[in-house]
Amino acid sequence: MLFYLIDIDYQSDIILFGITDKGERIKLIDPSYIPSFLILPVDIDKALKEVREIIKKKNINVKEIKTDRCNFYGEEKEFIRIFTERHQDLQKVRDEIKILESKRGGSGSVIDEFEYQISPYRIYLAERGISCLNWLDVEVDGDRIRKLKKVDLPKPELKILAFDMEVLEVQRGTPSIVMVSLFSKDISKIITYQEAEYSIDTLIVKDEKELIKTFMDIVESYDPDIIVGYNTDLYDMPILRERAKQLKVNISALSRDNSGVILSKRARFTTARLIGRVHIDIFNFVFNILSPMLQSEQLTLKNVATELLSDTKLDMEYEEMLEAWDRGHELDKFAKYCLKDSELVYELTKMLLPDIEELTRITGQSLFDTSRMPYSQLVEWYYIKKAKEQNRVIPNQPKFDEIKERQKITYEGGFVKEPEAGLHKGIAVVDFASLYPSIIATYNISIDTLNCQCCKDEGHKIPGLPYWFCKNRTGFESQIIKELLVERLELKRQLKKLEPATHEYLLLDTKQRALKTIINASYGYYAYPASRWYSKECAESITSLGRYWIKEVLNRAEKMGFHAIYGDTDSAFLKVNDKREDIEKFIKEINDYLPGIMRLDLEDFYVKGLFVPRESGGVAKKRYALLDEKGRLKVRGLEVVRRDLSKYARQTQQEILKICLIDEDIERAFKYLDEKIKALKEGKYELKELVVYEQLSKPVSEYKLISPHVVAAKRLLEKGIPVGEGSVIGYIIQKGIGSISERAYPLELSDPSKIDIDYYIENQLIPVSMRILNAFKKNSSLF
DNA sequence: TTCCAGCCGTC
DNA sequence: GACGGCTG
Repeated sequence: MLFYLIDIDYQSDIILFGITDKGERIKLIDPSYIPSFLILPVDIDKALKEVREIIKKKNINVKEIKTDRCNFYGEEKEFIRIFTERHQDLQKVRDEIKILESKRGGSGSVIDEFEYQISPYRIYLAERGISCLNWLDVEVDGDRIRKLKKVDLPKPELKILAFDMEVLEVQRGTPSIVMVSLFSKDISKIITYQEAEYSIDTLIVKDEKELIKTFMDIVESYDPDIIVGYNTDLYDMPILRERAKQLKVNISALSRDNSGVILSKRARFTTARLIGRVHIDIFNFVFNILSPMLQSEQLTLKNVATELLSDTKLDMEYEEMLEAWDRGHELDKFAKYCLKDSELVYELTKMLLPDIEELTRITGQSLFDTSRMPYSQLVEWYYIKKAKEQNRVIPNQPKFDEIKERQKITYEGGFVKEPEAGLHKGIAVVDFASLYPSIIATYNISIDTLNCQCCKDEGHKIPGLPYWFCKNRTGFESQIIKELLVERLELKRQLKKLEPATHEYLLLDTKQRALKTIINASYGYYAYPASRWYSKECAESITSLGRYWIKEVLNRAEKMGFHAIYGDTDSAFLKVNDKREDIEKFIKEINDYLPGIMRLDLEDFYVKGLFVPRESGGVAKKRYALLDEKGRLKVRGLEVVRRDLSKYARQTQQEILKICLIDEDIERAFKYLDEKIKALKEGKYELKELVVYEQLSKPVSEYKLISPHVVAAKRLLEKGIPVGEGSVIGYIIQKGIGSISERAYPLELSDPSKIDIDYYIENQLIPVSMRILNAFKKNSSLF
């Protein structure tokens, strides 16, 4: 039988949920999985004896004890593998065994234990080399799997259902679900319990209880594979569960195993699982993976949809909804608003799901988990999958104290050359293709090749550090990263031959993007304190080689007559005037000289580039503007691209940059600034143009320094509006007494008539504008 | 548990 | 000095 795996769970056996090639949604059990963990002994015979004794003495339920040869950081070692009936028993057995550890008693027979703390279905997937969204060829006996094999077939269409709930405090203190919208390929519907003239498909039911019931009926009959929402882990699902409990409604239909919504609360976040289906909270993927690429000040559905879909929410304030519901008017508008949210979530999912699916296949994990993974986890699970392929032991996660220790250790990073202030003309920007990953691959950087015994004097030496890397044996991480780089290069080569926007093109493009995601996080994962494959030595070796090579490029460029204006980590800004062919020649020469798979590329040519003075003297690094040949401005680091400045100030700076770079008319730039100041004084602005956004990086109470956004956050808390760690606070500065901070008000509670225009002029408009204009001081007659 | 260091500007 | 947000 052919079976497309969608979700997986463990309840004393591994349970697989999926679709058959006939389109049936079924569940299968794989009884072949037996939980186990590894013991690394000092002396195998002694350890075996002592382990057996302990197990016997403590009367622990162990299924089997055997020896197992595994690769441990590059070396074959004899381990003891202990099997238990149930996964829960692993931890118990391990707790007894750890008494034998030599580090505790001194004469113990055991060094350490491994793989006793990994979730069973995750380790099952890694061991079997399969993942969700794989087709499996399965031999079954009833619903029990006897044999299973991965096969390559085109993916089936999954049924995706997007939903959104509107929750109002109809009675004070008790939030009620007043409306639910559902959107899919075949459904576009509202469920609510107030009669009105609705212009969209609306199911009007008796009350909230009936609303939830009807919602469940639709889920049951449509039977979606994926249920998706925005911020549903933290908001919709917990509320739905709570209301269902209070109103005594059965919501078990949400899952495919009658368990309903399973909320897992961890230190800082909550997930809502619907076993057998896949609940995707698309906000997670946007937050974890996409956010570095997005411009939005806050990752609200409204902003993200605007940015990615060029479509947005309908306008309706909470008060307006409350009023609509209370008075029973404008309910059609309310319903449309609610439905639009589901539609946006659905469209967003259509756009992002292929990437999440690809990451699921690469990491070899479940769709539910992968859709919530941050970069570190993506790398980690990919490494775990590869470790299992090579019969390597998976390193343990560091304990809390170890993480704390690791956090204290710092090391040197990339090299940044101080630029020359002012306007430069005729710039070529060259940069390394994936600098750090290509160093990992080229220099065989890996934990198991660091300072190896076999090449003490002839290994890859690291400049300025007492480290070398093996030249005889390929390291684990290094091999993986090299394979990923090579595979991505091959995909890119194939893409060049394909017509963009074709099905084939999009498929390969998604794949290469997923590879890039993993590749780019590989260096950071080495230095990430909670990493299983942690190595500060590897991380600092990588950055050391990076510094060596970018300096080499800058020096060689100078020797060939290209003035090096600026450089940051993996890029060099070279003055070429119009000798373009020479740059091609330079890049070719460097590339002939570069070792392994390291490669320098031409990023682009720029007509002009501006570097500005630093407030504290010298020239600012990481803050510049470039003008390309199509007349487009590329701004980095300057206020234009920062959310902690008002849009009004940012737009003013952008315009001044344009005038200065394109027209080189400093006088007009000053005039423009005057106009903007005047306009502000005359009230020619919108409130939202004056909002400053800043994030709370910890709970409000823990701040030593009381800055504007903390004051604004406190004001929100006073009003009972929940904000905390991670919240992005949008605030404005009002007139009055006290410091700037003391006059910061959250947008929601601000009084537009009290805006402190002088603050915006003196602390925002003038500084950001003068920062640009000061770069022209020397050659301007105005000074 | 949620990826790194370098860097700048503000309060 | 604390803090946030940016670059690569």
